[in-house]
Amino acid sequence: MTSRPGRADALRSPSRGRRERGMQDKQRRIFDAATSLFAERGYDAVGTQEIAERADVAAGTVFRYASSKAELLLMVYNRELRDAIDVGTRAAAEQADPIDSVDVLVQAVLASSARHPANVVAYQRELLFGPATDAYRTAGLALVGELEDAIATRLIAAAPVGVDDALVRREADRAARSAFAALSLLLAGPSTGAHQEAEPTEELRGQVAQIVRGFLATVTSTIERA
Amino acid sequence: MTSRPGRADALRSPSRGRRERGMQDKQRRIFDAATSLFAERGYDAVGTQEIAERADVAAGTVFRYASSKAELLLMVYNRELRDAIDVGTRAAAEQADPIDSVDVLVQAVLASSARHPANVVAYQRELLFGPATDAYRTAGLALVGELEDAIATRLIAAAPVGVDDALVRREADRAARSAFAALSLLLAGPSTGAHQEAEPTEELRGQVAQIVRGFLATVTSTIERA
DNA sequence: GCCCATTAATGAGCGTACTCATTAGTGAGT
DNA sequence: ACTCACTAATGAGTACGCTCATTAATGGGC
Repeated sequence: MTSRPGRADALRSPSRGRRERGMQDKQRRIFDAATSLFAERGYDAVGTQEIAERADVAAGTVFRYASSKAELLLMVYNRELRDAIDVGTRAAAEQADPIDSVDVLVQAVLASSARHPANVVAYQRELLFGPATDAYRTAGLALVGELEDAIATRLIAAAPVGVDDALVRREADRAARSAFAALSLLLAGPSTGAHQEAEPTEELRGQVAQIVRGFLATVTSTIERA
Repeated sequence: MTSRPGRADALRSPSRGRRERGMQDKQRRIFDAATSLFAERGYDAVGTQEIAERADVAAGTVFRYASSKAELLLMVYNRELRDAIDVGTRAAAEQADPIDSVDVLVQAVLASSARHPANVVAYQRELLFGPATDAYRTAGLALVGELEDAIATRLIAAAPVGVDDALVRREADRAARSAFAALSLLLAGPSTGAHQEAEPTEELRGQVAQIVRGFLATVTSTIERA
């Protein structure tokens, strides 16, 4: 417990050389193995043993780089979400109408589920319901926070002038959370009722339109009272 | 495959007597065992073996009455959701304002998570992400459909006259799904970002208020165009 | 070049949800 | 009362994610 100067501290020196490189390499191999296997056969059908074999490490080693199989999934798909948010944010900036703006943003994320729907459903599940301490889950939630911030930013830009900033911010954050919630349940797939929307894109746009109008109505109504 | 009259058909006669009664009894014992154990120690900490023991059946028998441990949870908590919806629907009918009406409805469901939050989180997870073929999950989704219908009904009642009924219905259903989505993510717990709302009740009301206003704004705007 | 504290890696073992071949029980037909 | 087709029940077995005591590798101090 007491920190005396010694060998342990020396290990934290700038060049840890071969050791660190070896670990980075294993990390990459495990990431690649998980990525390719999930893509080829789907999350459920892939075993951690298999991932270990393809990464050329022992079965137990996998769990030194990801605390669970679910964390492997989060590790892999966080990257997809990152890309989708970046693409969506850029596209959103080009839309003048706030409904269009928020819509293109969330549609970018929805579109990212096209390639491997089942994996994205599992990703959603683990992101929303995984253990609170998991590292990659935390990173994924940070991305969700970014997405919500991006949505809120677009909404704030569309709010009329002369409204209390704090109120606008609070309501924008709220609307952003609603929008993400709507997106989430759509990504979840055959979730609510016997709907199973034939066209989730349309449904999402419809929900976004309502939420944005609700935000505008809420912040606008306070002008009249002031 | 070919259906010839024979002994098998006779088994479907009205009084199957002792056999059927024995099964109903086991069903009840398993339900009670699962209910009490989940309440006492939480879903994660309870083993299916334990449930079998308390129900006084063999380990494998449990899986003849519920196809998985998750189905046991859905079986148990579907009843809670049923009650919450009933209570909420009655309370909603007494509210004149549509925001209040939808709010009390969803708050009733939110409140049902007070006793065993972790179990309700797990219930949400299985409800949204469980296997599509599971019987109790299907029943739970039907309850969600009921909840959404109840919300939509309140919204339709609040819509101005003179708007196309089909449009109102469609937008009401949409708003109901958004409201359920918001509720879901709130029930999911520490989900989105580093928020962890101190007061989920307030947050839910805020989101509902926006969604309802968005619905009203959407259906109202079409009057002007007509 | 050797020592050895420290940490990475290993893989056999474990716990638990779930399966399935076997056994027991039921009740309609005679 | 006996038969026997059928299904409910059983519990040892299986699959798989994950653990952890043990072993291997690393690199700073001397």
